[in-house]
Amino acid sequence: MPAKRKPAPATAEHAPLQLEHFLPYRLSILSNTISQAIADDYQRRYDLSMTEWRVMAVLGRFEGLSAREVAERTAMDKVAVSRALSRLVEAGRVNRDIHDGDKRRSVLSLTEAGWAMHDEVAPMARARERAVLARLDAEERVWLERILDKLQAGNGGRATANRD
Amino acid sequence: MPAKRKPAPATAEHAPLQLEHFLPYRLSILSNTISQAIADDYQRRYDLSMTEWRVMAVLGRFEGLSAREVAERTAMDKVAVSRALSRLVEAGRVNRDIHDGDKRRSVLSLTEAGWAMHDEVAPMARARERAVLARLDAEERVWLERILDKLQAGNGGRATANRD
DNA sequence: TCGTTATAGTTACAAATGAAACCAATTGCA
DNA sequence: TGCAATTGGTTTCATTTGTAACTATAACGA
Repeated sequence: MPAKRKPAPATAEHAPLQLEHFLPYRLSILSNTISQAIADDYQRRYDLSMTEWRVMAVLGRFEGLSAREVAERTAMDKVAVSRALSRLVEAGRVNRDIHDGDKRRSVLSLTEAGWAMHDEVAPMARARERAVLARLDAEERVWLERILDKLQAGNGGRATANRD
Repeated sequence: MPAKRKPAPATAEHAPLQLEHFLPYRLSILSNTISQAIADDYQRRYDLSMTEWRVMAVLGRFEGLSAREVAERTAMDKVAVSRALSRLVEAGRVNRDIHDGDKRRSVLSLTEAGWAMHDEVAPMARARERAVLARLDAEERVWLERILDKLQAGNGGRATANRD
């Protein structure tokens, strides 16, 4: 019995998938690896989940969003956003006010503590992104950008993101 | 109050992330969208989870793997594999035998029913992949291949896949 | 202006996932 | 040999996540 046994392919007529060359699989691995690396930077240190960070990131970019708008921008569903927000508000990282003309809507923003954390985590995330892109040369980066644009254009509307 | 309110960027000094241009985020959305589309093809129809399908896919490609080898090839952790296998064996889709020289190891293969299902699902997955790649021209596909190779090369070994 | 329908958000419950402890068989080595 | 360390795999428990139902407010139409 050899040490690194590579079992022979199954019977020919079945045409099995070769996961290692299957685009959806490769994307999944790559995406999860990167997202997890970023998450590792802050999860324990700040007791912050990925969903929570994602919410904070959009609130850093756009102040005064409602929960639903946060859900749209993060591609999370509203329940996930609700849960993330209740933890963030609890932890004093996000302010939740009520919309003037509509008592159902919340008006969300980062607190001072929230901003402080944001300003530490955002650079770490950016650094990870740079580390990934550093594996590509300038030409490849341009193509990647273009390819992602085209691939995303095809997705009707349905989309969810789990990690970042 | 305009219909499609786009809140103004937060104060300048904070340098928030622009998720819509942030590579990890874009990859996450894209990957989850594609994986979910594939999963939608079989989840309800066959009462098959994504992890279960992933296990079946590698067993379709390599017969006689042990559970640990399946875990390696699917980038799932061994607990997830164990759970998927117990359901698959239960459902009569996978045979679990015991290795001759090592009573701890299992020797896994698809049953006839397992193969039948495999032969229906694999083409659907491939069709989805084709649909995605169809959005690119030949040159872009070549670059994508190359870029994925380089990006994946950078990942030490740690990697997990959730969806496919 | 009343009743229906739609929207924002939360709650409750079930299913999926992750981490650690665990069992059994095997290996390594004194 | 014999016993500690390792490996393959499962079980258990806590946490996370997804889905559906629910509350409250607002919008719409007769």
